[in-house]
Amino acid sequence: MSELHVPAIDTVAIDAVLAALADPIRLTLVRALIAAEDWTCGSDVLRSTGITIGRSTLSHHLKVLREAGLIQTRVQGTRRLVALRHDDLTRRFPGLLELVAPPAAAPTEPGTSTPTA
Amino acid sequence: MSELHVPAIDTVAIDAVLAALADPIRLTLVRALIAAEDWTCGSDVLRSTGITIGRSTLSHHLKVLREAGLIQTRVQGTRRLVALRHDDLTRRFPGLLELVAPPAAAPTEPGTSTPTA
DNA sequence: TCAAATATTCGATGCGCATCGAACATTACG
DNA sequence: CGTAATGTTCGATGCGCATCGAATATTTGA
Repeated sequence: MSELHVPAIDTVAIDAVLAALADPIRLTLVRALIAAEDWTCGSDVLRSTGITIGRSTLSHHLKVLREAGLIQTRVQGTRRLVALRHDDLTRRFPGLLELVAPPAAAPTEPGTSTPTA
Repeated sequence: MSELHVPAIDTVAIDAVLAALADPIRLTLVRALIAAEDWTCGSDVLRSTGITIGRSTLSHHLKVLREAGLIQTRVQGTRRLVALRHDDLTRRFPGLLELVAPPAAAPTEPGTSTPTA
């Protein structure tokens, strides 16, 4: 079991983070990971969003997010477990995760509307 | 004198804001406007950044920023004065401006590292 | 009314990026 | 060792977007 390389959080620029979050699919993935709050299988977090894309495309987006410093990846058997770098991001960019967090983040109210533009 | 139309701040989605800030030139313009803190001539704020692009390109970027809810424009004679929607943005997206603010914006502490990639 | 200054709009162009499918890699399990 | 499962890499493709130049407003001032 090993960890895929990620940039040190101090070397991560907000410019790269914003560029990574510009893509709607990557933004959705990050939001799902914020909600997950723990290691998750990459393809599972994709399925949880309802988005349907090819495996290679998902792999590409996860790579972009990893190299942008947003997520980390752990190899477990034939699977890849991904997780948001929650602590690192909160320390380096306070307020960032709250900013991109799901707009209707009401855990006790699943029926709320999601005014995502 | 008139004001160009801007979207109501409540209708602005963070998704659109992030997409607008993904472009390096637009990000630079926003940072210059944060530093300006007041109405500024569009071409002046461009010159202050040192970026050299055509007039039409600048006009395009300002339009994107305006429609994304980040700036507002006032017509004064043959000029266009632009300003960041500072209060609106702070109210709707707390922490956003601090996040994208110039990395080395420490007036009293010039010794901090500037990890701009 | 004409000319100058400033900015927008329009059409075209080129590049970057998201996407896909196929081939390859890695690990688990029989 | 061979097969299945998962994921990455590679090459190609298509679209969106940033960019530019020319043409077009709009306002000012002589």
